[in-house]
Amino acid sequence: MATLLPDLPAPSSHSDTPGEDASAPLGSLIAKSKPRYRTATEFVEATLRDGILSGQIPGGTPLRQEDLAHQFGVSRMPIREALRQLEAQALIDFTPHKGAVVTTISAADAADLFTVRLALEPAALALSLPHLTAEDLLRAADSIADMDGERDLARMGELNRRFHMVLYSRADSPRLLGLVEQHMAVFDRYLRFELAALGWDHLKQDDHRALLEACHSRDTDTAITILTGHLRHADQALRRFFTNRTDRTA
Amino acid sequence: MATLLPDLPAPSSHSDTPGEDASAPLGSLIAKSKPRYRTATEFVEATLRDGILSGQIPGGTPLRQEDLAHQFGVSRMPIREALRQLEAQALIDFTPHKGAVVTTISAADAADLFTVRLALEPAALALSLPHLTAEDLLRAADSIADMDGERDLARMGELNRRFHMVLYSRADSPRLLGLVEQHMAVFDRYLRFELAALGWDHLKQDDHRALLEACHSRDTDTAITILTGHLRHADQALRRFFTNRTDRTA
DNA sequence: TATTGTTCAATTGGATCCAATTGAACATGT
DNA sequence: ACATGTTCAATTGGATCCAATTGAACAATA
Repeated sequence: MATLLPDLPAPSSHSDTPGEDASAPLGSLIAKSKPRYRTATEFVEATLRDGILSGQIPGGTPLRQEDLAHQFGVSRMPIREALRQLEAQALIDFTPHKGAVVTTISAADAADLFTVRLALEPAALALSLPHLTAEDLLRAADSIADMDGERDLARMGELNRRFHMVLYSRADSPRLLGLVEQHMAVFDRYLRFELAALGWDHLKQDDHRALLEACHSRDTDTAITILTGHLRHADQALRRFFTNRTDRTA
Repeated sequence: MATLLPDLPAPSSHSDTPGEDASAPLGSLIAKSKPRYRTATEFVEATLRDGILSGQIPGGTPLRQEDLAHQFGVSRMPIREALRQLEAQALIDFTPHKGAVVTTISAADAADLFTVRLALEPAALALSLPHLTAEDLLRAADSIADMDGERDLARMGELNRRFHMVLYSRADSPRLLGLVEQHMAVFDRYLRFELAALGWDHLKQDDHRALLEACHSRDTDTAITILTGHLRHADQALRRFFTNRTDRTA
């Protein structure tokens, strides 16, 4: 049965922005005492999604319902519901009577993803920048600082996402922010390739600091220019990396 | 049980771009002879989605699984799978143990939607325009012509979508095109309000013709300017319309 | 040999059953 | 009257069963 889930950690909550809802006095305690998932479907969906995005479940992997049911210790029903949601997120291909297969990543898809990010993120930044608060900029700076010396891939992706999302967060457009977050998460599938292409350390922290500085001085045009160049640079690095490989897919 | 589905027409295939795959000799015949949906889940999902987007199932409607199962003549299982997919498309809100409710539309959400469209569609147009063929422009012109005198709301939305999608279709970015199509479809929920605000006839055909002309002469900057103004104009008209109503939601 | 038909195990699609949760109505105590 | 338990019908979550489909191996025929 080829143990598909080596031992996936409990999926990161993906939304632990501490100090966000300080309105509830003992909210954090309750949050810890309560089980994280209220339904098996939620748990399966989050676990599989994290597994796919982190690369632990590579593209092309067939997801056999009965196998998953065994590994999760549930019946096939919550599996099926979870697979439907992953299908709607374009993380798996679902064919009637044939089953689900994890979508493959490729150089073409990476370029596609950057096309979308280049459409979404500058727009979000432009809308958000005028309304960023001092605390926002501090939190962004913290995220950058935490990235220095971080060697864990998943946490690196998380910190990078957080930095960008803080800068976008004041854009008053839930739909836009949702799309941005979703596509940044999908990009995690390419993160290890990007790190292999760009190297771990000086990755793009220069861009990050310059971007933060532009936000400080409320210079929207400069900020967008930096962000656009930032994304294009990663795009081109990834493109070069892929063209130097024989197996263009994963 | 309040018959929720007055008698929804068979969901429009949403992808009938005739002459697209003329590679297969008898492909069209086969496509007609084969049943349109290979699984009950597909049918339920498409029907409910069309019902929501067309406004026949208004926002706030609770979707009771057993009721739907009866009305569709199936068990609750395909209903549940379909609801999961609709949830992932943000067309319904799903709360554990409480059930599904159709998301409400509102002035704020309309503005949100335009924010996304303004980020996506100009980008798609810019990428696609250089690669548009003569046939593409003819098909776009046909769509415009068909819109003249069309008085059916659903078909009007369909034709409008087709016109825009043809212009975007040569953008080599499946993800971007998918997002554009999805959000144009969601906008159908606001179409009747837009028509009420702008009037049926001279709606925005001027913009359409000017946009087509700019595409003819490969003038990307002008085309984007027209498209952006086109979207902003609709946005503002809808905004005014909503602020003149007491009930801001539907 | 190449093609077509057939069988059959593996897998998914759908139906039905039972358990768990919710919320509203009601009851109880202060 | 108010707050707090308590019961119970409605509804969803999950498990198990059976039917339908697929595809691969095999058999039959020209």
